[in-house]
Amino acid sequence: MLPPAQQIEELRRGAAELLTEADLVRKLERGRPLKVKAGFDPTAPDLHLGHTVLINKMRQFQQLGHQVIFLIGDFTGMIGDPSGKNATRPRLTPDEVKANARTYQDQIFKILDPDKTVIDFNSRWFSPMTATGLIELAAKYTVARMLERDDFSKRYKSGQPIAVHEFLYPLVQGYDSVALQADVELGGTDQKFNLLVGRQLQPDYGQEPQVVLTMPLLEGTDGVQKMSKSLGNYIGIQESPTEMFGKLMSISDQLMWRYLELLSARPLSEIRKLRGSVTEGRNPRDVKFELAVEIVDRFHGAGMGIAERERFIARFRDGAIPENIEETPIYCSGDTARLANVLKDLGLAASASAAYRLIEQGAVRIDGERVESRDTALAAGSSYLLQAGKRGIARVTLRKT
RNA sequence: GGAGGGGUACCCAAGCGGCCAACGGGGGCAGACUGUAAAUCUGCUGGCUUUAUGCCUUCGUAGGUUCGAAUCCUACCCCCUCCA
Repeated sequence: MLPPAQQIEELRRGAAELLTEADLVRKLERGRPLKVKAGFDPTAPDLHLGHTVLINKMRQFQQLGHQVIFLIGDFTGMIGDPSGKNATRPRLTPDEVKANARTYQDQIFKILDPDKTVIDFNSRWFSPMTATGLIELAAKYTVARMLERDDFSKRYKSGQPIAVHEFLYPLVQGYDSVALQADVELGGTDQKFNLLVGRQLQPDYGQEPQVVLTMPLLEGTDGVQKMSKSLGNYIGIQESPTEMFGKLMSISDQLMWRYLELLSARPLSEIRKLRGSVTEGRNPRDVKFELAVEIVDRFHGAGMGIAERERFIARFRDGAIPENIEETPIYCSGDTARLANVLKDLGLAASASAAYRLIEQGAVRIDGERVESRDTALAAGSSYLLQAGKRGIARVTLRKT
């Protein structure tokens, strides 16, 4: 194992807060592998790059020789997240949880080492827990301390309701650390309070308090709000290489640096060099290429990134039409079909009305020629290359039924 | 248990008998400019068709009044605040 000071230098990278560094040093000095825990929601098996910020950090711990526990909060999921808007979450059956866990594995093992990763479920210790146990747990924490949590205190002061069971959420999560005897817990900055509850709970159960390491929440492709599926500003790690590359290229230059810091495996010194080169006049787009290549390689295999970059350059810089577009047959009853309807059938427009709007806005091209008239019709028996907007593209053949 | 406030399109939010497919903002989409970036400017933003001073569906749900309702009445559902 590396000396503690070196380990800490790596572990601090990109981290928002480390509580406390002195504790971590003490734990590392013992020279034994640490138990590092991070909790995940059982309902969201579709991971995006935002999630990987945390998983990258877990991998770092692994590479330094520590034991990583990927904890699926299947029990916690039943309580519902306090910040959540609607309390009525669908309750998952054990089978669904199992299926989700498998999906998780497929995804996280693109980053984590399967041989060094333990996957656990917090229902393992909570399902057998009795009401007595739960009350004992609840007795370890005071209302006043609960109210220190930012969103609780805000809601309390402004007269918004707080359901009693919401207080249980941090306690349950904190108890996970007790059950696992965690040395370190990782989480997003939004989890800070919950992580600290674990730290405070452990001594009550005769354990040394865990170290808390929080990671910033990654902004989504809009650069403002945190990446989330519901906001539609995410890049899913299961998306196609082309999609992933395109989305990464469309982030702002400013955001690119953030992504490099939190998502790239490059050393910080190299990122600093890249920044310097842009200051000296290098096109930031080229740096973005490097980021996109790296990320696509990670999730789709070495070499895929470069291939995507070539495709991207050909398509968008040189304005070429990709060759590998599948020919889609569209059937029409008469000798012609209205362009708007064809666009709708191809999925290039949400509805015929939307298609008309696109045409009127000059967003539609047939074989490269901009369409001027909304009444344009396509002849049966012919093939066309249709483009709608920047991304929509399709090759069609009209067939008479 | 009592009193009051509110549910409008993806989100926020006007409207409070006809001029409402519904102001405005956000978001989204498109065009121009570019590096498929950002910023900026412009347009669009329920659906259908024979693109029209056209038709259909939409303002929590179900009924009712009216020539005509998101707007008035009744019942119901949901959310919030205050008092107990």
